[in-house]
Order: sequence, then structure tokens, then C-alpha cells
Amino acid sequence: MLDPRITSWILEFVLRQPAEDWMANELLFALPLPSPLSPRLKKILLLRRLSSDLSRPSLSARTLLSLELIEELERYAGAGAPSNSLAAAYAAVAVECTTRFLRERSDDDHGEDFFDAVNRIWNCRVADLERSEAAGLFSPALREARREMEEAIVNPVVRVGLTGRDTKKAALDAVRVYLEEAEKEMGPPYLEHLAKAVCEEWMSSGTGRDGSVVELYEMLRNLLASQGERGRYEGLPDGNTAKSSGLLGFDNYEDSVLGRDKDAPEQGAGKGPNNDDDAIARPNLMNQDPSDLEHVEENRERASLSFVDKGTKDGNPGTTTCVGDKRDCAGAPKPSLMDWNPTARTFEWDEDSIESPSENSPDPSNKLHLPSAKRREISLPLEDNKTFVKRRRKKKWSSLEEETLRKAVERHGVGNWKFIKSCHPEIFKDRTEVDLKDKWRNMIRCI
DNA sequence: CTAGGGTTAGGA
DNA sequence: TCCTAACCCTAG
Repeated sequence: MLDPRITSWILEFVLRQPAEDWMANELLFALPLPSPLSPRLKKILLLRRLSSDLSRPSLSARTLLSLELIEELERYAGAGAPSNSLAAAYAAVAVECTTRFLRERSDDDHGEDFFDAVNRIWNCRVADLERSEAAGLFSPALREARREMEEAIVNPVVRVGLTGRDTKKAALDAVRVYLEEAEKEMGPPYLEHLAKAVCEEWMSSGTGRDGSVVELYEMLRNLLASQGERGRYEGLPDGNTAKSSGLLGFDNYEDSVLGRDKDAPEQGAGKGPNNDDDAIARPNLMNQDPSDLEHVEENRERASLSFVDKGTKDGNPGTTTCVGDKRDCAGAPKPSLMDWNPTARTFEWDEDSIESPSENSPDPSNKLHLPSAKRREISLPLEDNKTFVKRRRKKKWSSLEEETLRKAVERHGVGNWKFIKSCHPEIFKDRTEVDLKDKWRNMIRCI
């Protein structure tokens, strides 16, 4: 078996060539993957995936995931806040992954896919991001984009504006800028430096060489033995530079392989998805399940960092976040004043604010701001110390609410009313989970 | 928090 | 007056 260091160098070299994906895959197929993958190799793989997304060009949840994982890799390597270009690329891709549903909508799609994408990406994914250790990616641009998406939910004028914007080009450009920056920061492949050193050694050693592979290999070994630290090669970033780039170098990788890693976060017993005892052979690295690259470390508690969306591994919409794991999309604190207390039975809605703008405002400009769910207390103490309870005014369910509920039940199942409401806080802002349950009961009665 | 029975508003 | 959707209550 090849020395894992050499395997890593070859992998890095292959992955960073401009060859097409299938060609890189063919080459990779012949090489056993070292285990565990070094952070540097992981990043190179992720950069390659980004590059692949750019060349197709196809930006999807997979692209978002790659960017998130890069941030995570760099963070665990102690690189500090993510670069501006990384954060900018993330924001631009998130916008594109949402607005493309506006461009691509079919005749029978009344925007449900877009609403679903807003929920999936902004209410779930970005909300998770903001609360997690990866909050460095939550840039002002991302915050502004989220505000715009939330407004687009209730304001068709904003949706039209988004549809007319070339968010795809903006996202592709942003990813391209980040890739160029990352490539530059990473420096040339290690193998190139090694080859250069061998050539120099060859040129300087004079006569007496037979040019055989054995001789070359011997020279390589001597070279490694005498100058093993890659920082000594001209042009290679030294250890500090490598650190600042957010990645451990191959030296660190070697330490890791040998169990000498002091800097890396605790890796438990070295077991994890990528930590099989034997090297892993994967037929298609470029399409490898991102979750295989997910864990920079396995044993550290990452309470709020739930990046990897098992449902998005194929990048397909509609099968993502909030599925299965039942995490609360709206998440922890929900200070939104738009949410009303379902148990507040001693309040009544202000007559002026009860109407849905989407149904009753013919002028779209009037829909710019949702009326606040104002309410006033009307509890009237009665003689027997009970409270006078005013019923809420009846409000007919809109087709959007019905359709959202129908799809949500399809996806999350009957009975998860609280969860469904939290996944669509805007659409169901005037409904309680009990309302959702009652509505579903009515809907299935009609069938 | 949910399920299921009860109540009520509003339209036919 | 009846019917139904929306809303309320409460046991588990």
C-alpha cells in the first residue's frame, strides 16, 4: 500500500487539476483514500465540489453545504472568522437557491415551492446557522437577504423584484471569487513543490544517475528524510500561514495519522465516518455523501450546529430540512411579535388588524407591511371569579394556508401540529396548532 | 401537546 | 333552521 502521505499528495494534485470530474473520479478510484482524511484534503475535496458546481453550472443545497463545511473545517483549525468572500458566497448561494423557485415556477405552482424554500433555507438552515458556532457565516448581507425573503413571502411586489434579479449570476460570481481566493491562499499542490525539489536535486547531483524509477524513488525518500518539513520548500506557506489559512498542513496530517496530533480537537478513538481502520475506496468522490466529510470531529458536543441536511445530499429541493429529525425549525427563541399566544383566550383581535392583507388588499403596495396582530385585553371578571372569554373572530382559511398544511402533513405526518406551525411561522401566524389540527380534520372530512 | 367532543358564527 | 367551518375545552 502506498504511504498515506504520498496518497494524500497525489489526491491533492489530482483534485486540483482542471480535469473534468469523471476523469478525476477515474484517477481517484484507483487510489485508496487515506483514513482519516486530513483537513487539508477535506477542504480540497470541498473546493473541488464547488468548482464542479460552478462548471455545470448548478448551485444547490449541496453548494451551500460545501460552503458550510469549509467554514467548519477552518473554524476547527482555528482560523477565526470566515473570510468575507466565503460569507458573501454563502449569502449569494442561499439567495439563488431560494429565488430560482420563483423563476422556475410552473403554471400550477402558486409559489408554494418558493415558500417552501424560504422555510427550508431561511427559517431552518440560516436560523440554525445564526445560533450555531458557525455564526461567522451570518454576515450582514445574509441578514439583509433573510429580511428580503421574509418580506417576499407576504409581498408579491418583492417577489417580482426577486424574479427579475439575476441571482444565479451573482451567486456564481461570488463562488468563483471565493474559489480563486481559496486556491491562492492554499498555494500550489504539494506534489508540484516536491517535483520541483526532485528536479533540482537531479540537476545538482551531476553524473552517475541511471534515471530509473527506483533511483527516483530513492531520491524522493532521501529528500523527504532530509527536508521533511514542507515549509522548507520555496513558495510553500509555512506553518503559520497554513494555520491562518484555516487548514492544517500535511505535517499535521501526518501527525494525526501517527496519533501525534496535539492541536486537533479531540478525535475520540479516531473513529468516525471516515475513520475506518482500512483505507476507504470510494468510486465517486465528487458525489460522495457530504456527510462523510461532515465531521471535523465526532465527539465534541455541537448543540446547535446541525449543518448536514441528510435530505439534501442530492441537492434536490423539497426533501430538505425539518424532515425526520423533527428539529424545531423556528428553533429556540422566537421573540417575534407576530406570534400570538394561542392560550390567550382572554384577548380579542383588533378589528382592524384581523384581515389578511393577501386576501383583502387589492393594491399590492398595501401588503408591504403586515398589520401587527394587535389585540386588546377584554377579560371581564365575572361574579364567580371566572373570566369572560371572547371567541376569536372567525377567519376563513386561505388557499395558501390549506395547501401549506396539506404539504406539511404529507411531509411531516398527521399529529405534528406544533412542529408544522413552527416550520411555517409566517403562513400560520394567525393559527394555533389546534387550529391546524381542526382544519386538517375538516379537510379530510371533505374527502 | 394532541385528540376528540362541544360550541358558535355565518351563510344558504 | 340547518349545515359547516372555525374555534374552544379538556382529558390523557
